[in-house]
Amino acid sequence: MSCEPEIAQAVRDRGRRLTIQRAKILSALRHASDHQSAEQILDRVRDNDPHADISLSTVYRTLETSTDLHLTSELRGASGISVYEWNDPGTTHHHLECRDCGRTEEVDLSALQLAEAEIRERSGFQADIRHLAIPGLCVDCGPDDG
Amino acid sequence: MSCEPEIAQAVRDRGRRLTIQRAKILSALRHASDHQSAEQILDRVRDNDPHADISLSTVYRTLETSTDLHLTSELRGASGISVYEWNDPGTTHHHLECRDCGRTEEVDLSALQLAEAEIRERSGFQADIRHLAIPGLCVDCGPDDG
DNA sequence: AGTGCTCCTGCGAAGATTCGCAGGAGGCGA
DNA sequence: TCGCCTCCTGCGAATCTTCGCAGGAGCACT
Repeated sequence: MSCEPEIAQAVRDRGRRLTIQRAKILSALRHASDHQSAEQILDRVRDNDPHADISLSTVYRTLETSTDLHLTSELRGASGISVYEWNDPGTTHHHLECRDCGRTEEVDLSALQLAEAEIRERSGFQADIRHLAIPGLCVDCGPDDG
Repeated sequence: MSCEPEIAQAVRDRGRRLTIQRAKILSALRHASDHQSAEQILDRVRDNDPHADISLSTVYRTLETSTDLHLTSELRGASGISVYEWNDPGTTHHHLECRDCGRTEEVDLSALQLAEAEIRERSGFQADIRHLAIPGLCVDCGPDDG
């Protein structure tokens, strides 16, 4: 697929090695329409290439690395299992997770840009607010509705 | 200790039962000076009362329940293990976690109150931004310094 | 293209957290 | 105070994630 050079570039630009495993794992996540668990990602890799023999450890390690590199994001929902998604560069969005029904929706939030500035001013900490999981109640589960 | 009636009240007010185990677990966390892992909390319970025979499952379940009830908060740091802390009612603070050295510091952030309003206006989602873990780089690990 | 230094991988085990079940106890109503 | 309903607990197993080690492979340099 045409985006694989992009992935390769992104990994190498950040001083990491591009291995077959990383390419396949990141490509699988890149082409997923929504967030995926480690196991789902491994299934996708195997669907794409039945010869691929990648261990689950490697999936976890790749996702940890690529999250450090801001290529992907990890979200740990209330379900207790972590899900991962591809970061489209330049875009930021946050996840609203309903603690009642468990569904998530996405929003862009300009107010959080202010928070970054406020944090830096106040304590010098260089916050990275690109991807937060925010708990709450969705419209359907809110108090006005039941 | 004098705050145990408070804890009892808080649990019962929310329609849950006050068991010996919950009282001891929440009291241990209430009196800890900083966040504690499930295992550390169990150790504290045993220190306070050597006769206490509480299982780790119960610690996890109690913390899950009390987090739902907003009595406590759960933070899952980069270390991969969850830590918990007591919520002082009426106060909100957020955690800045340095992805380099792993240390955390706490801040109050007025900008995040704006975010709650922005979210509700935009999507009707009733966000609950009282306790966020925000990644980034602390002053010591920032680019100006290293 | 060959070489070597590291980083990466696969495997298995360990660690952390959740789940299912059967028995026990809290709290409401009588 | 007594009884009952239900929620809660302890145990062990299952599940999810991380770790340690030995061998393999990417990439810079020649």
